Amino acid sequence: MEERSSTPSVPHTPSDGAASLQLLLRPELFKALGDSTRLQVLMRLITASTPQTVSDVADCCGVHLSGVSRHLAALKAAGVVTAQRRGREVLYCADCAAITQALRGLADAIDRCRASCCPPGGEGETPCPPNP
Amino acid sequence: MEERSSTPSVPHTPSDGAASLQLLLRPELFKALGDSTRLQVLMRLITASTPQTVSDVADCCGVHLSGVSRHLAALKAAGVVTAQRRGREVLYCADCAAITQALRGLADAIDRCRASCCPPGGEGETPCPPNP
DNA sequence: TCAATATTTGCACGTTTGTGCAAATATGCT
DNA sequence: AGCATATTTGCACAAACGTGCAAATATTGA
Repeated sequence: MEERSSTPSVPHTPSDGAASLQLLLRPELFKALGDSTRLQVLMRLITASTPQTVSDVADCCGVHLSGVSRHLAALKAAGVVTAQRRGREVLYCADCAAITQALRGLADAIDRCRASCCPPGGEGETPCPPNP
Repeated sequence: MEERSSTPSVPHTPSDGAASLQLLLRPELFKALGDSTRLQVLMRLITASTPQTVSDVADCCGVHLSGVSRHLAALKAAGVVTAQRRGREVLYCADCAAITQALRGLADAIDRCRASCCPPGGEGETPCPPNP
């Protein structure tokens, strides 16, 4: 078995592929991104070059201000958005680094898990057929 | 109401960075991954070195067989799982390549979008504070 | 054709979730 | 303090979702 010492996206890498994947495969992040309005909100924050207030975000999507506030809170709880109060408004920003890191970290974990679960010296076996 | 005329917070003309991100930021994939049972099912398929029947998967998670069948159908509809009938059983496999490609593609799109939205020659501006 | 095994689907039920409205809270300004 | 602006929160409600059970469908074997 080979030890992986290349540069993965996740800083700390447990040796067991399945165990580390288990830690990353949590529904919270996906739940947060699994709503179209919330994705619209996130899209706005990603494309904006400056922090956005709740009212700013509410202008772009056709939902009530209170709903946007809840969506932003959900995104913040999921760790994909940061918030900072400035005066009476709250500035929200997309934490793009956290998002991309989570996505790539998960992809890397799947690759590692696959490498450790399935023997790399692939015998002629074809476990999975291509998409129909 | 302040009118920010100098630097529009969000570009109304979506450069291809934002446009391609828009195409990838769809809730379907995240909806499929946003349930703990479904992630458990997917985890089983990823870690398994051979295709799994519905009954196989149902053994690992404490959910009724019919529920597992529905979850597998949802994962298949989301494009993260493939299915193939063999006799009277149906073999399910995780489409790891599709999953990792989707995750990395999304991360790349976010990076591209960020690079095109925010000027790379960053002025001293700090749009987003670090996490609290 | 009939029986056995494997999976899917129709139905009902309880829970979660997204939403709007109104009230409450937070902050700044005069 | 009082008022205006910005955001959050309690409440109610409809829609979506996950689940189990039972019936239906698919496929193989006798």
